[in-house]
Amino acid sequence: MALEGIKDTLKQRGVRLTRQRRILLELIDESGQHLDAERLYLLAKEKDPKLNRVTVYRTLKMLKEGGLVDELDLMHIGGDQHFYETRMKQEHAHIICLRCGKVEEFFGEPLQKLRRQVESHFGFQIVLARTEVGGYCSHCQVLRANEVKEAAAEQAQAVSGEEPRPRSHHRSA
Amino acid sequence: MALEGIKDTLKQRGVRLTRQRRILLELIDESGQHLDAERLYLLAKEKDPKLNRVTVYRTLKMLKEGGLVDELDLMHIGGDQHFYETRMKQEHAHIICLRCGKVEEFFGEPLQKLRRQVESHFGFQIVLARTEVGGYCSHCQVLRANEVKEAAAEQAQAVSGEEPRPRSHHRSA
DNA sequence: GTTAGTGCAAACCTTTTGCAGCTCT
DNA sequence: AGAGCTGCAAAAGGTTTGCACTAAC
Repeated sequence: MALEGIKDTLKQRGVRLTRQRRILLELIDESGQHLDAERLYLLAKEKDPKLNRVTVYRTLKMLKEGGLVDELDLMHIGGDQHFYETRMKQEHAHIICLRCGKVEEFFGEPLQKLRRQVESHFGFQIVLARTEVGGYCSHCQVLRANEVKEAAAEQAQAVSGEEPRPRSHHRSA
Repeated sequence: MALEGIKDTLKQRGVRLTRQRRILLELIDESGQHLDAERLYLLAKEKDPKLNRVTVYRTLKMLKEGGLVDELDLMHIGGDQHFYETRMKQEHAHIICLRCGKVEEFFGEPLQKLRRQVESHFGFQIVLARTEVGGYCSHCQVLRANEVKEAAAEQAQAVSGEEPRPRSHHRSA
């Protein structure tokens, strides 16, 4: 559990543990998911309706700059917001399905190897690293193929002067 | 040279090669750097003062969705804009110095290995992948150490009630 | 001649900032 | 007590959209 570790670190740094911060830290820690600022704000507001969106941003910024959480982009699925996760775990890549939005985590030695090679090759001092992989999960691959086929058929019909027939669209965050 | 390849691909897809697109493609291709939309816009405007910022965004979006350019975040150095590069090269990681902003590219088998492992481990169909590493380049490491030391000294002085003495700040995009 | 693409203005979304008042330690 | 933190309002930065006009094929 990363929560107590983070709280201790903050205390040591002389950062005040306010009610708002406690709420936010607990949410980030317990929700196994990757939350973005807005989502976190909405969840926090359930626990304290007065809590302001700005406080969420300020807290996230502080945690990020203090190296206590990592900021992710997740291939900009669902927009340009950022996602956050506590930094306690071992380094891992994020595997994002571009169709259903599911995010998997991948741990494996190529990541460590890459790290070591970058350090020695450039004499670089790594502070943070991020690997994101976008594509289609095993479940979505076949569905995706069908969608592409449908779209092509529609296209052909449209060109031939016919009315396109209704088609279902899919998406989820 | 990726330029001709991209132009051909666009032509095959029935995308019109307008004057604006030609300008933008040439800029993205020739500038070896990683440009963001604003920078690209400014450069393009030198060649055609009428060219609009919106056209830059629309062109980048089209190229990105068509898989012809890759979008990078470069660890959000200098803000939340995105950077672009043509997709012809071999897969590589971006190594970003958080102090001077220099971006290095790293090619190495860990990247391919990671790719293969993700594919086989999850049965995942990879569309695009991105690895970004932030830290301090060999040149900036010592400078950074000094800055941290100075900051600490200042901090100590401030606490002891003294006026902090002037200090030099550094930064570049 | 069509249809895709452009420019312009205005909207949008996410994130940051200034400042007065509140609260942790 | 008092520096640090919060809330509110407002702005900033980056990007997208609606619509009428233009240009590529």
